[in-house]
Amino acid sequence: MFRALVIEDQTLMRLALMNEVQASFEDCSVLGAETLEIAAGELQNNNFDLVVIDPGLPGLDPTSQTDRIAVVDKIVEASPSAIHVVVTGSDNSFEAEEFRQIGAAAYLGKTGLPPGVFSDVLDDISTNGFSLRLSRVAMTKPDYRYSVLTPREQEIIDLMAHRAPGVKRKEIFAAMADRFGIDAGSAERYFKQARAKLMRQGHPLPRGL
Amino acid sequence: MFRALVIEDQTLMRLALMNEVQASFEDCSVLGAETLEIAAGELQNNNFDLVVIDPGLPGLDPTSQTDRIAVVDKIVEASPSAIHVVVTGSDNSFEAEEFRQIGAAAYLGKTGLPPGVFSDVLDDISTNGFSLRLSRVAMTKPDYRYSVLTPREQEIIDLMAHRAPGVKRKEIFAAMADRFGIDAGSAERYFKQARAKLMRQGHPLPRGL
DNA sequence: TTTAATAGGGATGAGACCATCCCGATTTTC
DNA sequence: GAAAATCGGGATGGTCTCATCCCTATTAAA
Repeated sequence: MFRALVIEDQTLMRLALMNEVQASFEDCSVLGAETLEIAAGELQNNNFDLVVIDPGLPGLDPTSQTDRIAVVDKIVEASPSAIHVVVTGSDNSFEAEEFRQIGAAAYLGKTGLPPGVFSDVLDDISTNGFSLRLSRVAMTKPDYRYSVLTPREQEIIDLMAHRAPGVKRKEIFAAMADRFGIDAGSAERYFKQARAKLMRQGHPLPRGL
Repeated sequence: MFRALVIEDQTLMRLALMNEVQASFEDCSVLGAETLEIAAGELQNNNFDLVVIDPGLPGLDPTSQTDRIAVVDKIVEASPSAIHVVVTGSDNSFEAEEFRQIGAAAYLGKTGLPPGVFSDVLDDISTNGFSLRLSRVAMTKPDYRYSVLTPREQEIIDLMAHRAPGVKRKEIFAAMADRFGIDAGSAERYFKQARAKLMRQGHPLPRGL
């Protein structure tokens, strides 16, 4: 059974990262640590398969590159058999190389890091030995979330709202079907259901319906 | 129907904040913007009731206090009727006062900002006119997340794992019952079910079972 | 003008989760 | 020793989501 540890001080981000890890493994337990002290204690008592680290932790000088390296180095030494993934808000390719040299298997910038990347990152690691994803601004349209929609409905509304011009709806339904292993007709049915809900309740619809 | 906008460049954090807002309102639509440009476009075309802003956006100098103020000021002026909540990773009480003076209704530090705070923040705003929550390190034990558990099971395992010494399980069940409006016996049943699942599958249990 | 795509639904079974009720056995606490 | 707490479940009904099947108009593309 897969065991992971996420070290990140911002609670919402830590929980999000834990969810990302969970989504990548069938059966796993994920621990979350807010501080280095908590993480160190758990690293002593457990063997982890994966450790996710944000080196910008409280109590450290955020501008000190030495501190950032020292944090990751300490974690890597405390869990030599684990895969180490560094996640940071202030990423650059120079630091990525530094972390790679001390044993990190991935370096991810937080900006533009979307849900679902973790499995891709793990694929990168197993094929190339390292995964690098620097922050980049990728979004041109906003995200829309409606509390009245079920998760499935929300997902296909997301996909349809970000549809590139000229792409047919049928193609989106097919992509959805492929992604989630369902029928394209079902995806279409969800979309119709979702749009009807929003219209009934007077919600403003995203451009491109 | 309640309308909100979340401006935050880190995707996972933006989605988490959008979820927080959704959880605070029965029926709402929440838009997420990665950049100021997207946000500005939406502010022109919509009237929002709530705008959540992280002033540390890409393209700006993160060390420039002038930039941070200017960002929030611009958003506030573009949506004068909305409630404005500032969320930042690098928070301090001086900056909080600055934002308060230009019209922000809340100033929240990301570290230690737990799920479920938004309704408390909104309560603060409606009673005191302003809500201030600076970052603080609050955790002494790690979080545990198990993919085999249902949400309800996970929640009560969380509560039980963070139980203070000397507190009886019955009290936790009562707290859970109070928080979610269910029976204390049901909470106990969930706990038993959850623990049995973890034991069957050989998961390492948190201290305090 | 024929074909493909889109709009706008009804109905249904399977499965998951929620919440509750019940039971007996063991351990801890007063 | 008696009372309270804890352990370890079985069984059930209700609700929601998922995924699929079906149907008829209307609109756009070839």
